[in-house]
Amino acid sequence: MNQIELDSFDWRLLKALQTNARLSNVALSEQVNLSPSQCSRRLQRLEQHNLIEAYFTQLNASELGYQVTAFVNIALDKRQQNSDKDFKQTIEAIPEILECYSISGEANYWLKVISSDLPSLSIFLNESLGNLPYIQDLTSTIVLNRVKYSPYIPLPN
Amino acid sequence: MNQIELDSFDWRLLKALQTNARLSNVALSEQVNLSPSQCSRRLQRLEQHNLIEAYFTQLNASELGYQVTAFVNIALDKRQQNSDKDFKQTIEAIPEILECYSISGEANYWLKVISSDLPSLSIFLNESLGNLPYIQDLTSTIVLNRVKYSPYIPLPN
DNA sequence: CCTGAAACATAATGCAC
DNA sequence: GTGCATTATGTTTCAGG
Repeated sequence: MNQIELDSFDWRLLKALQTNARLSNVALSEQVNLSPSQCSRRLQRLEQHNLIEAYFTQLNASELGYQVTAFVNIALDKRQQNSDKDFKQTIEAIPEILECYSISGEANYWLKVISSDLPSLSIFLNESLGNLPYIQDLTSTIVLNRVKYSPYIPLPN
Repeated sequence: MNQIELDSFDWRLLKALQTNARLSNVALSEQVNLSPSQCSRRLQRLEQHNLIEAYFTQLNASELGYQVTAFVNIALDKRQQNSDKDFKQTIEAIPEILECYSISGEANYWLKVISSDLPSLSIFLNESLGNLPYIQDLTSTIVLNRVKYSPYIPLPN
């Protein structure tokens, strides 16, 4: 898409920012061995070239009352026209659905949802999702434990 | 766990930071209607109470050469001792595995992995993962399209 | 618990190289 | 394309309500 030449300084900047999005240019300059002003400029360049999609804060979900994570597989009824479009709009509007992907295989969509507890999850699955008219099949899996969460793209040196 | 009273200002701070982790205290103060100095203090308090787990930068994976995302379900061979521990160490060490959860149901673990392209994914699944001795079963699903990605915890007002 | 001002730190940019 | 110097912004402490 956008062709941009990245050098070792850029990789180091991206790496440092992946692990802490709030690093100042001074802090970055120490990690990448470049002057703060250059860090600032290069960062602007990386943002302009769309290599950085977002800076976001990961909150402690369980401290904030969301104790349960579940994965949901959904198959839509393809006979219904516009079901995909309606489905996507519905997905967007439900904040408990954090992620949604269309996938290969029998199910059409995979969702990551959070809920306060199991009873709430049950209600959510049955009412918010289960009642949608164009859903043919819905299966859910409860997350028992988070083993790894490091959404950091591997980068060269 | 940690009991901390959060008021409307705290919720607004967290909300603002979720969507942009790099907001300055001045910018935050405008969004939440509080002085910059108070934003700074409250933010420190929220961090100290562990409500904020990380500030991270989401990079454009496909621009950086990772065009393929896949989900992998893995069942471990329970007869092998210590297989869980070995497995977790292996998972941690492989950067292409971004997330891993232990889950209910037939499979033991669910993984999100990224790869440059389908041939690389195939090699990765067969060699890096498939060859582990304690794996009993491994199935993968290719992500066709990202419909929603907004890992923002729903918060009160 | 808050604001506002002062002292300090950092960011952005023009310029020389 | 980089570092340095300057000016503009931002951060944080502290006095005072």
